[in-house]
Amino acid sequence: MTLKEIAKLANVSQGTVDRVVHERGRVSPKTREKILKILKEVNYQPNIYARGLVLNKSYTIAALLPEFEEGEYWELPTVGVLKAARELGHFGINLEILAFDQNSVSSFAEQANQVLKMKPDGVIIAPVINFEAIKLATKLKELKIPFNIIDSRLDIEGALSFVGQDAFQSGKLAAKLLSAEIQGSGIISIISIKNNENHNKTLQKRIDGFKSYFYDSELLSNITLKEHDIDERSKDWITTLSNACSRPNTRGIFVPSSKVHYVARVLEEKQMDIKLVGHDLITNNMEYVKKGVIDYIIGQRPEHQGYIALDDFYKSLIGKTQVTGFKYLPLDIVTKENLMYYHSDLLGIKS
Amino acid sequence: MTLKEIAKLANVSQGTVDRVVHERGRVSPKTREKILKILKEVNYQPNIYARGLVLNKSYTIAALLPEFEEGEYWELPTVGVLKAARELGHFGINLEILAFDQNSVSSFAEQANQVLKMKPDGVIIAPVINFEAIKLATKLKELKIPFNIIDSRLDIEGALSFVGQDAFQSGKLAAKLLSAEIQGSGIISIISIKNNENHNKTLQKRIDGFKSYFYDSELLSNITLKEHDIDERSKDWITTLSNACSRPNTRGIFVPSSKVHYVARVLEEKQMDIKLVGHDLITNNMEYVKKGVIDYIIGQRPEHQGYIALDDFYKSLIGKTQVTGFKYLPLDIVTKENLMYYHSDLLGIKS
DNA sequence: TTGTATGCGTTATCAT
DNA sequence: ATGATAACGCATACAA
Repeated sequence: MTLKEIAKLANVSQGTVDRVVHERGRVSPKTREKILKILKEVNYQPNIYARGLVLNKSYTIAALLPEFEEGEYWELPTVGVLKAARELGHFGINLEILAFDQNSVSSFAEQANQVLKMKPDGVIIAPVINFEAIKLATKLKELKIPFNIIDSRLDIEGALSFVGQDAFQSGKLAAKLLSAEIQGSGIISIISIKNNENHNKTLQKRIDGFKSYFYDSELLSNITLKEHDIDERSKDWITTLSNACSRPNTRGIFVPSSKVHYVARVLEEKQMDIKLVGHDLITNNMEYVKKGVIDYIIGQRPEHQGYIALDDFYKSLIGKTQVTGFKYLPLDIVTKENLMYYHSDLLGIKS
Repeated sequence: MTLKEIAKLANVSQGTVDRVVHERGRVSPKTREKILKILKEVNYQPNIYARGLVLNKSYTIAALLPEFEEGEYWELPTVGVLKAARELGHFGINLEILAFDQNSVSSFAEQANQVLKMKPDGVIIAPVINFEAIKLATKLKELKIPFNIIDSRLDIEGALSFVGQDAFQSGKLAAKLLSAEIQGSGIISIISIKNNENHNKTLQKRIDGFKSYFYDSELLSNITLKEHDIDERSKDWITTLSNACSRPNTRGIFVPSSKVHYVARVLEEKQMDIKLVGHDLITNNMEYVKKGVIDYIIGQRPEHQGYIALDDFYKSLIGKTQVTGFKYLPLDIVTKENLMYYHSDLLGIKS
């Protein structure tokens, strides 16, 4: 049903109906009521094509994402936003990616400044550098530029949406799987591999979740947890890693990040029969899952995160629908037997 | 860049450019080349709003789906197509659901006839009644009405797309999980619960996949597989089921369908410590996963299947993009620790 | 072979 | 307070 038809039904002009639809006043209460009634009766839905045509607005969304090498974790969310950008470009959503160096606070700050300078209609923030992200978000709030947060939470109110993971729960899930694999007893090593000084909240939450699984149960009597922190920047880190893996009686290893493939390589080379659980379905990890060296990978759909982040702006700016705040994506359990379909799913993303 | 602007660049009229864009001929080769060149240079993308407005076409898609009670499996794909219909209605995609009785061949045939009568622009088929589905698909091919297949494969060429699961692989995955849970030894029961005479291909493939996991490995020496077929229509089937569960030394049970909650109830009532793996995240099953009675549910994203099935018609009919043939959705492993996020994911679907 | 004109449904502006 | 009308970009029928 079109405005014109409704106007005829109400014996008024199209303009009047339009004023009622958009609540712009300047309509007598009587006719307003009459039109409102008809609108409800016929369940008027504006034609989005006509609306899109006449408004012909286009919006620029800035995405502040970490730089990455091919095959690294942050490639995945980036692929997701790019895919969304390709689809939504037709609808007037334009994407501008600003990449920063994860290990450089100043790099983030610099790109954040760029963001402010370009006065975008929305901003997607990967809050890898927590404190700086909060500063940016605060400024955006002042400027009334909507923003949303991707990957990990940020302690700030007022974001359009958050799309990410429940890191604590994913650690807990890892613990459950590893514990079943080692049949509930033995030594488990938690190996964190880092290459900078930043405090990584996600990593820590995963470890907390992992431990909590054992503390909450009576399993701990048969399980010993050991923690290893390894710095990729030290020259003999591979040896340190190797030693950590070779600790006697180690039955299982948990790596709270995508760097689990480094551990897998050690296990494979040394042919050690240790159960291994890690995070994120990056290419390197997939290879080791396929071979059975990594027993389980926990995924959090990073491409979908990227996709949804941009799609939320589309929904909010163009669709004018209410976008709901928190979106924790499912924690996918990926193993040799179902890897193939997660792999091909990445290509489709939305679907 | 608009047609008008391009026309100006080429010193021709809008109509001429349009004829080139749509390859409708009646343009001299010379001007054609000139325009083609410009089109490529500026990477002309038609404004979808304007196009949608002027074409103002709407398409009706018929979906032939099984009837269901609340909480049953087929509710989920139905929810998915309905969700898609709500979103795509704005773009001119209308959905007509025709529900048939899964246990009645004539009911399917009758609804299939309805489908043919209404001459839809596309058909979504749930090939639960295999032979009849093939008959329908054949007729649709003759009539050149595009169709796609949802849930399980159909042995016929020419579908727009197939969206479903790899049933064999999902059985295999179930075997891997169950085998880890029972630590590689003991008796495993495979319990099929049916309520009709139809040969259920999906069930059989899952069972085949399940067995293959053991046959392919050396595990079988420590594992004994027992199969139980239970008919829900027999008056004492609950007793039969109960007996099947109570078989001595049973360490694990596999149910190749969504009816795993029946088994869970027995295990809970009798407080039996048997590991349990089944399929499909229907409400009843979720409850038992939460309680830890069902250890793993393997999901196949039925809502997404429904969503994608309709979305494929949108892409093909309106977006005029090529829709790719086979889509096996990921086999999700759902357990107590990650259930919550799969649950909430159902609400979003697309995202 | 080419150009022109009309209309799709909505928004927004300008008269009345 | 209300009505009339132009414009958005495209497809198409018709005129030249």
